[in-house]
Amino acid sequence: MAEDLRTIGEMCADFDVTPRTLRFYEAKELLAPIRDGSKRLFTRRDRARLKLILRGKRFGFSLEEIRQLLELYDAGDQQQTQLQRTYEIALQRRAEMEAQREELNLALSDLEEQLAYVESLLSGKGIPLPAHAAAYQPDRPHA
Amino acid sequence: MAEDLRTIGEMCADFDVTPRTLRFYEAKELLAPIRDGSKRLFTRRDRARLKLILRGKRFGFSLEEIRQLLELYDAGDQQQTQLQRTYEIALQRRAEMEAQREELNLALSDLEEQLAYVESLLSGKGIPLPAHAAAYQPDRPHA
DNA sequence: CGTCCAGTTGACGTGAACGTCAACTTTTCG
DNA sequence: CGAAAAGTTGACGTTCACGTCAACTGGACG
Repeated sequence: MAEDLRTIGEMCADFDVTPRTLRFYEAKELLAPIRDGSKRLFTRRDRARLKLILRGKRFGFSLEEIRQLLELYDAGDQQQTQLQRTYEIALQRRAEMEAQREELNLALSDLEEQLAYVESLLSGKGIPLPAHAAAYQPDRPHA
Repeated sequence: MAEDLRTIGEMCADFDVTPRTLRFYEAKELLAPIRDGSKRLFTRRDRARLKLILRGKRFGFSLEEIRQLLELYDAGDQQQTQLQRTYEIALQRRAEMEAQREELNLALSDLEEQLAYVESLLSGKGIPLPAHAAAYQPDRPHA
């Protein structure tokens, strides 16, 4: 099992990031590659974490937020109080993500609707603004 | 229907953003409030757009990407070629968002699993690292 | 041996997305 | 009427997430 280590170059190729990015993530304590002399060697754990980092970014999380999420995956070796704290952060994050899922579905519906509209435009039949109206619904009535 | 206009202050209260942010979005042509003298007045349309802007941000889209998406909602008054271009961008965006939905579900599963693990830790029964293993799955086997 | 090549550490630069502050002009209200 | 509140336009500052460049080091190879 000695050979599940990756050089920085291999990492960059595999994940489509630059060396700078990986070093940056290490500086921010998102990754913790081991060293062979001065060379970084990325473990299986680093790879799993990088995957989560990139995923988190796609959802608009900041690196700091992602770092806190990653802590969760290292929850094994923590004190009870810190563990409790981490747990609460995770609960909150889950709530956010579930809300986000709802929104994503909404956004996709909107987009579908607009696509249909634009398709109708492109196919000649110029329907004036029916889908438009749907996109501009009354939101909240303003207290 | 003269009174479905909002001042910048009302907008800030309703959407929890700062004036600076709204002016910034206007400068970037994401919003186009009308003017009463020098005062901005935000229309129903602006409100709908702002809602989409904030939503987009939560999914990690840049303001520029969001601007392109908003164009879709104004697709009525475009030239055929530009309309085609807009349409393709939208198709691509839809694909991205669907992929994102998949990932979000994956991420939520991971998180659920970790939550269960941390709960087991907190409730005393210290299971060593079973869920951990799940988080560190072999990803891609490295070409 | 020299010379690539991949890697390293600073250090400074950059674009995005605002924050902050100054200076000024209305609006509103007791 | 006059102060406070709300708005305006610059203009500069800041934070995040890296990009870029210089200068250096340690192996690999003909």
